[in-house]
Amino acid sequence: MNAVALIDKDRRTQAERTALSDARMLDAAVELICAKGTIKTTLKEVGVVAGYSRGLASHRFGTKDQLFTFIVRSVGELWLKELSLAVKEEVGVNAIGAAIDAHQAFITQGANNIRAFYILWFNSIGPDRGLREVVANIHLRRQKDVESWIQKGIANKELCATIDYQGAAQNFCAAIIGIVYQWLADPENVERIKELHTILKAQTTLALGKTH
Amino acid sequence: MNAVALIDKDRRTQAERTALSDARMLDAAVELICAKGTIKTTLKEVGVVAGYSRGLASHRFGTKDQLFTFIVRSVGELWLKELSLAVKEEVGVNAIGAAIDAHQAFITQGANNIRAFYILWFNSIGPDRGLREVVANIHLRRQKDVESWIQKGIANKELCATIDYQGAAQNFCAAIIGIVYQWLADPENVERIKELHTILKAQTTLALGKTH
DNA sequence: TTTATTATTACTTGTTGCGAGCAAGTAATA
DNA sequence: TATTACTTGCTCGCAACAAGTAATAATAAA
Repeated sequence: MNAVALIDKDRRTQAERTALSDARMLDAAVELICAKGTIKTTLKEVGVVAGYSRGLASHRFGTKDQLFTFIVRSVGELWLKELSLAVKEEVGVNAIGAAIDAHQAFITQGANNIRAFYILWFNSIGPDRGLREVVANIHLRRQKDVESWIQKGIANKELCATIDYQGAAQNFCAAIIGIVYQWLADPENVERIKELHTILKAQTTLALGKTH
Repeated sequence: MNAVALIDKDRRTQAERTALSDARMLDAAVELICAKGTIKTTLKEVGVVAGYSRGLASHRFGTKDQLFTFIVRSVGELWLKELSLAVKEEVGVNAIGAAIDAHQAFITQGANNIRAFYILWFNSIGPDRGLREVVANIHLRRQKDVESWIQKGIANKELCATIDYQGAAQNFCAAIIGIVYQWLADPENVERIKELHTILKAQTTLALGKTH
């Protein structure tokens, strides 16, 4: 049973109660982060906006950092699902192309949770926070995915075996982050974001140099 | 007279006093940001570590945000000077190549102020903070610089006139940000950072497609 | 030119309000 | 009645500001 279906019930299991409050607080936190940023977002307000007491977010998540970690994990999992759905069984350049298309769709659809996700992503940079590790982990998983697409493309004879697949994957992931930065810095300019994705696709195709 | 020369004096002008305390607090803030991150860095500690009272940083800068703005401005100006020194009169692909080399040198030399600068840069993302505007402004100046290098390369007949110089500049700046992200996420891996710069140089050269 | 006097600027200390984080409570479900 | 979900009460630390003290500067009398 999903969170929406729980709203109308007047009696819920304990598991349902936490699932509902988690979902509501996640929503509230996402809205607050998009509206006021991570610094001005308070645990107190997250609880209250979600319809609970001032103390619940503190009690549930412990610290602000852990709340943010929860958000990044939740949205991160969502994204990875969408991604594998989009890429399916593709390999090599086609997989990367599909991933770029999915990423573009994902960020231009403009849902606040994606925005909050990337705001937290960038804010995690620096020595503070356990959030850093979670983000680093997602970033690494992305990179490994890209590496495996390239490797499978090589196995397929579609791509040249001499390719530095690790370097190419790192470069690709760096470029994605750069594009996301541009998007967050200037969210209105949707056309440019699309264009940057297109350029990246062309560059990656060129760099991987299909053998046929 | 520079800040270092002021340290031994037992009588300073008011201007010299503020210059010295500014410099000392900037140093302290940079160290603290690199050591503990922006969140755990307190105005109180910045003042004390700099050798003043707990209240001076608050009094001088007003808010944490304005202290951070001061740091980004200071280091940002430094970087722009280094950059114009490195690029000199170059145009087109050569200018971009020189800028990439300078950037690589700048970040791999590992000074804490650059690190703090980029930590603040990424932390500025999101709706909060006046810092956001300062960073956006520096980012834009970078982009305009790159655009003008390309345009001069076109005027020179070195580059093809049909190039989308704005798109190319945005793509380039996005890529730089992506590389910086990788650096901050994994600062130890200096070789990879160098490699990413090299790849970017090659890709940009390719994308701009010299006419001769 | 020196030195006393006042004005200005740099810095410090006192204080308030607010949020994080924790402990001890109440209310819901099992 | 036992367990789990949630709330309320509380403490501590920091940001932010106000009101203080200490340094330099400007003026003027000697």
